[in-house]
Amino acid sequence: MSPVWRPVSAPPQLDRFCHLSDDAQLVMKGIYRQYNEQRKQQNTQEQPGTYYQQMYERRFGALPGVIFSSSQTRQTASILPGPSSSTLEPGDVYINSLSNQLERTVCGKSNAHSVRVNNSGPIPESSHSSTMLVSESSKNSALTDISMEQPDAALPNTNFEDTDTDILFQQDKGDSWRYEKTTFEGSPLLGNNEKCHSICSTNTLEKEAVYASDFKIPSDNMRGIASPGNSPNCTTDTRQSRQSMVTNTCTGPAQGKSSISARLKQHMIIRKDIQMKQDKREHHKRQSGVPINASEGSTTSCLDTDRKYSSAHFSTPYKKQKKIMDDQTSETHKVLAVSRQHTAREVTRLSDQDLRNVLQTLLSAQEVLITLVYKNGSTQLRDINAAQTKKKSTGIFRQKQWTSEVQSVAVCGCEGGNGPPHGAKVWLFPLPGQDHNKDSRDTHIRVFWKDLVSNQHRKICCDAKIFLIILMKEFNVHFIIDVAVFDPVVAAWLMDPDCENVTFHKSLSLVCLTWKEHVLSSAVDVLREDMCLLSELMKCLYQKLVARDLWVLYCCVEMKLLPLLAAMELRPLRVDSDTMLRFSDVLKQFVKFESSIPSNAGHPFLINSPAQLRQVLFEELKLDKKLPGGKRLAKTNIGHQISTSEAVLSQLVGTHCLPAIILEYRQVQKLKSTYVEGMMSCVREGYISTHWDQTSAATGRLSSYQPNIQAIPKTSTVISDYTNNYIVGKKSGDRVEIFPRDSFISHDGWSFLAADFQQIELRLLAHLADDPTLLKIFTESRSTDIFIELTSQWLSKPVSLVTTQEREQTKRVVYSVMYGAGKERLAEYLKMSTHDAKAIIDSFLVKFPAVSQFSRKCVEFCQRNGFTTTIFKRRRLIPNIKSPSPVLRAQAERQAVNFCVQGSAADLCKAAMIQVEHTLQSHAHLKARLVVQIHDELLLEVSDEDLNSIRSLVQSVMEDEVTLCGKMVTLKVPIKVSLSSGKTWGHLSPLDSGKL
DNA sequence: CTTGAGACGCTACG
DNA sequence: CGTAGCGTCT
Repeated sequence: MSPVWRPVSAPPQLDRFCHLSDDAQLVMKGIYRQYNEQRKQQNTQEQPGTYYQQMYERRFGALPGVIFSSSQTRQTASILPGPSSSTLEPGDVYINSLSNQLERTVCGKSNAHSVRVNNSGPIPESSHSSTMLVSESSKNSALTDISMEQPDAALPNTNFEDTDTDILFQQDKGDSWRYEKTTFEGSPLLGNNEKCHSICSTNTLEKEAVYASDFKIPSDNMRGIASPGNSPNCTTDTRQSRQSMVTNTCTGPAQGKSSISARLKQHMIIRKDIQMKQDKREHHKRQSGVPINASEGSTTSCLDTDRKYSSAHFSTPYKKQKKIMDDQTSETHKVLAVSRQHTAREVTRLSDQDLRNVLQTLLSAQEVLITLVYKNGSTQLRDINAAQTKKKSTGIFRQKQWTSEVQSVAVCGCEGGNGPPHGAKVWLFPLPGQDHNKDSRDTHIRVFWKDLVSNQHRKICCDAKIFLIILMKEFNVHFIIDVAVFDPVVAAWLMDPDCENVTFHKSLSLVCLTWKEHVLSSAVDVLREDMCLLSELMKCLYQKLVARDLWVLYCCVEMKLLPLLAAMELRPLRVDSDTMLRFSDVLKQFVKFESSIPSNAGHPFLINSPAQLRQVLFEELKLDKKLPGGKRLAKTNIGHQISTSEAVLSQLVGTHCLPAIILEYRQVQKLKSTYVEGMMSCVREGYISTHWDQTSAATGRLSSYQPNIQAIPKTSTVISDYTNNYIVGKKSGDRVEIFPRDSFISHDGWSFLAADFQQIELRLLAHLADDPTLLKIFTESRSTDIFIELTSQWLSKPVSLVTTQEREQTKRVVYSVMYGAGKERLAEYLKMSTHDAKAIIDSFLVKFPAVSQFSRKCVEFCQRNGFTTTIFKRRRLIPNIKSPSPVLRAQAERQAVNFCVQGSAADLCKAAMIQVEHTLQSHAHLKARLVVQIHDELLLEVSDEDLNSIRSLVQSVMEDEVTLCGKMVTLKVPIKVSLSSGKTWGHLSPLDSGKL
């Protein structure tokens, strides 16, 4: 079988891979069911892995050295530093219970209930042992006793009892590397430590072990803070110190290897599946002429493969069958052939003179086509995985995988706009290896890249952000901010921003180009032809963009933003580990609070489950009936059941004590899971860096993920007295405050500088609607709060009499109208009746008639053209605007209006980012760098001595409409920016813009 | 040859 | 309105 999965160059992490037999799977399925039942009934905190282990051990006896883990393949999965115990040796086994996936998996034909054999090195004794943690927690658990009372009651009636050796471990040999992708290569937390072992688990105890070790880092590590160009070794230093630390703690006493392994072997009868053996024999019989290579040891690695093909082509003669197999895997061969072909053209193999010539040619080429080649032989343009599965990749695998899998950069130069000539060669630039051999070639290549990105010739690359990151990280090339790169993917997204997951293929179909399927014989030129296609694609997209008036936006905003985003990803934020650990410590106690809740309901239930909560609140306690006035509660959107959202629960507060508790619980739970634990899993060597996605938001906004730094709470959360009672060591008077933004700290000698567009969306609404009253408020801007001003205008009250509450109310109304929210939604926000809400909206619209007029105009425009535009001519297609369904049409209308405002604001913010960075680059002596964008706020890290000059600079740039918009548009409203600075992100003190 | 994935609900941010 | 992310349930 040809290797469809990526042939990893590293030796396989697993030396065996075993499957449970069907019988054993049934047993385990029963165990899992039982677990689920108990979990529902008793609100147990037990993790599936723990429970699984108990049940397993009661079945089959203790299995020393085996770790049962519940797998939760979220990107917040914690990575353990090995099975973390000297009880494990290379060759030992742990069992992956697959969490709640087990049942499904077992029912299906897949035998994914797996036993993994790890091949880890010596394990640190000092760090916690997961095994021990698991067994300790099971000792304390009430669940153990209960399940002991009724052994096996819930187990299905399988033939398990019959024999004692029902677990049939099917040993996989040889090609266990195929499962390599189920393990993580090294840990993001611990650096690239190959000795680390990965277990995905939600087990808090396990996580702690990780965090505890992760935060033991020297605090003076400065990474990436030096100005671009002179920080090649910082990262390496940090990693080295990190690794040495790990190795130091990793020197636990190595136990005799044989002990555990031998016991395991005794315990698990590794037996071949008789049925499968027969299958194999039959198979070989059918393949007349092929001798049965039935050495008992080589059992199963290709067995399933064979079976598949034998069943699929049962009646086919062997020779023909072989051919079919070849056809089926031709794609793989093809790509691998390309890969092999690549190696012939690596620039590193050229002689010095040839290399110089090649580089010179590429530098003088009018158009340079670039793509990344991955280790498995696929390229960005021809990605076998993407072509076969449209798997929605998330988290770690979304980008980290690809940047780490890049093998080389393929470059092809061509003269005019007609694509590469027929004989053009594609040159491969392999990534410099770990060993930095500083010979002249490397320097040559580095200089080449630098020259290439700084010349103004056209460079075309799909997902250019990844390419630029590679360039900066691996080739150590900086000054890429001005690179003239064109990304067809972004171009295609600009044409239809609602099109999600734009790829090379989709872009091709957008301009009606076809992706040629190549046959094996022509594989030599596949890469070149892909390059041709890339060139052609960009040309078509150029014409389309120009035709749609999007070219300026594309060139001047999106393509200038792209290198900036790449640079921002390599500017990690420093994290204060002490603060974060303190939050973690407090929230650790939160479990006790959690377990106290069911007592209020009379029986245990899962508080996180809206379904179960709904049952408790409305079917058992009947709180909806106790509401005064018989008010109707909001329903969920799809299920049309009573919602348990914050708006509903806060209405119920008076009727019972539970709603208030739930509200508190939800808040803390969110803090705990998302902002403390989630954040911690993103920390690498004391730093956090997010990923920016330019093409995910249909409105043109940026989005950030892993972590979503744009959604970190902006105010601190004070844990209330009630919860306090459940926190050990705290009394009810104590004030416990959790503020995730506080754990982001600036480097020593540096500060954060936040520049906030004030009410940017409202100002743009005023501009777009051309409402005289609104415009007047903004142009005659006094230093007072704009919302107070607005309120006073609206309510015809003097400014001094406007209360904070009224101000908030105005804000809500304004944004609700802007977002097109209905009266129901506003009523929920303001906690009033829908009738009152409607009156408020109406009075607003009467006061500012141009706003509703603008909405109408917007909708009309959309109905005529099928799309809406922003001030920068960005457009969004809204096909539903003519939908016969009133619901869909109303939604489309809201979208149209909202896109106008939100998209315009996004345009302005993107322009601001570019201009700020540009200005900072041109003042090279100023030490400052843009690190984060939160839609209408830019966060910079600024050297202390330059703070004053930079802040005035930033403010002047951001408030200068001409700089931002150029000739695109002339705004009728001034733009105001408020600045604040501080040492932590959480505590920024406002800077008065009046004095310098 | 092998994988969770998708729907839904809630809540941060803007 | 529209992002990410965490959680449950199927």
